[in-house]
Amino acid sequence: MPELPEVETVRRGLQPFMEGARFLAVDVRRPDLRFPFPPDFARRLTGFTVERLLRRAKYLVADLSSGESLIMHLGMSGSFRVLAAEAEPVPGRYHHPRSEARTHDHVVFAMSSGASIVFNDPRRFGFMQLGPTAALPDHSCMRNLGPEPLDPAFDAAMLAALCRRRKTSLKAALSDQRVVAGLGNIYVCEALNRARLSPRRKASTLATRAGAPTDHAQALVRAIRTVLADAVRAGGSSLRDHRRIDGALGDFQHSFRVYDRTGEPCPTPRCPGVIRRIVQGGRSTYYCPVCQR
DNA sequence: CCGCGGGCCTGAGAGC
DNA sequence: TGCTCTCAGGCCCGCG
Repeated sequence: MPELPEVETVRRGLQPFMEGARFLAVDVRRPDLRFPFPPDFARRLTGFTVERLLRRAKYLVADLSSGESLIMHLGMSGSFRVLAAEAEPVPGRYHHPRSEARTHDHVVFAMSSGASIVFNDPRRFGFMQLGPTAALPDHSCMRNLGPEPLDPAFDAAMLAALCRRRKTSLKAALSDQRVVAGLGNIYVCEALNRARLSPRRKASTLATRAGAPTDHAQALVRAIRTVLADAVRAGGSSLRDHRRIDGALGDFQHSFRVYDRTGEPCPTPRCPGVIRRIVQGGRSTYYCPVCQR
């Protein structure tokens, strides 16, 4: 659901309505999301400008003119939509018109850009936090995150070093945000298929005894990069909840090679395999037992 | 320190 | 048709 490509799609959608705009009003309609809202949440946003809207892992981060940053997480089912963008914003006019309210609309930002930005989250696994921008890397949300997979610094040597001493499977290692930031169940399965590596393979086999990256690490880095970049280009994957800001669906679900394709032929050229589903760490894993080794 | 599994939460879909 | 059950998965936490 919202993994790196979906969050990046949301970021790009929100950016024109948030960057350079001030919070005119903040309405928390339901404060009991995954974590309680910070004290004085609305007061600490209202009147301040969003200087930049960034993404780190699966988090959206809005750097504010107050010196604080707003950290937003979509959880499993969170989405944003923009209402009533008008050329000439009038303070106080953007409070989430009743006629447009939907179930599970939990937070509304009225921005000076004229946009009302609505956060909707049926399952309430999402959350919002505030913290000093300067101390963001030390924030509990950010502290333990591994490298950004689309950052050029993320390479085979780095991945091998992070996996070297892990006794767990590749599936579990790649799902761990301390190893790579932003992958979830879908893109882990997809990257492993593209790299032709079994999800059950030991993560430590990405490094030699001495710690150097193996060819498998190289293949996996390439596969992760490719699948994420392709998915961002497609506007993410829409299974159930993910939507672009304008409500349009993402397209990448049509490019899944293994995810939720149990029993279908493996799409790898000339591979006679059939996609199989197994459970690892209580989660479904989809892979081809023939070409993924 | 590490890995595993349970819990949080709601809606969709299956099966009776 | 309507009920109940299972499953979906990001992330935290407690246990061994």
